[in-house]
Amino acid sequence: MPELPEAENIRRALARVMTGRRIECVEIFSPAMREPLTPLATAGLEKLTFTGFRRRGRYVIADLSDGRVLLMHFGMSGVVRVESSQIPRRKHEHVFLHLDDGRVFRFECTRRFSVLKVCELPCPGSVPAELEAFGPEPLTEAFDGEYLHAVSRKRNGCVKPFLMDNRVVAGIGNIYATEILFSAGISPLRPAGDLTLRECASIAAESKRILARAIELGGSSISDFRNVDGSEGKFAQELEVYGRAGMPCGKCGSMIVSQRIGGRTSAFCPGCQK
DNA sequence: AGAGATACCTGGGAGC
DNA sequence: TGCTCCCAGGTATCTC
Repeated sequence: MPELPEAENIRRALARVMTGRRIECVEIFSPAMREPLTPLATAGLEKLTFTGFRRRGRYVIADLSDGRVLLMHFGMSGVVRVESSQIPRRKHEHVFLHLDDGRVFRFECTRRFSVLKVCELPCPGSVPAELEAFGPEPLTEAFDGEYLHAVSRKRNGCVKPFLMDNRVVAGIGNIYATEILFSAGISPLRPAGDLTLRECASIAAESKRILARAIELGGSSISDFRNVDGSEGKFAQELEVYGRAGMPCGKCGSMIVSQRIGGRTSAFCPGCQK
């Protein structure tokens, strides 16, 4: 399921193969997604060129030559491919953008949680309005222990859903929040407001280390995720607690437990995480 | 304002 | 084997 490292790999791949390409025509096969796909048909995309690809959290922002953007979110089963038009359409490929080099940008989403839509920007170079309230990118200097400590004061909720809140820090989902808290040795049940500055610094540092490593390995191919070229990410092999409930912790040997926190399954090691 | 619940959707696995 | 039930996930939206 695509999180920040997966979105970053998709962004890099699309920047490599789609920058400068012109859209020739749009085909929509099944319009129902998180938001209807039908507006893409009348958005006037034909003859526009992709000028660049940015990322904000788990969203990829494709800049178009008329100043608008194509906003993409991959939900939990979104896949994009750029390949020959000769390859038959797969069952859950909902949109084709035919490009001027004869290839096709294909947007697949089995569970229909993805977003693909054209947005106006409030001003050139900015992000669509719905992304304006996002917190800092975890891989930038703005996200550090002091920031996390400051914004977590008076927050009584558990640290895990806090870390997964895009307004706190952009793009950390269930898999990486789980792994980050394990590496930082902090229980996902700890109230965010109780964290010390030192613990916040540890969370920030582990966030950067784990996300950078996952980007380097091409993401985690948990269930449905694939890269643009169809390859699988290799970070899944390095997951230490996610999906390992009932198995012994690799560090201390304690049994990894699973519990629903903030409505999400959360695995953690009671021995290592306090 | 913060926190929790819910809807959205499909495929896969468990249990009968 | 085939049926039903439940779970996975991010986000918007609702209520308290």
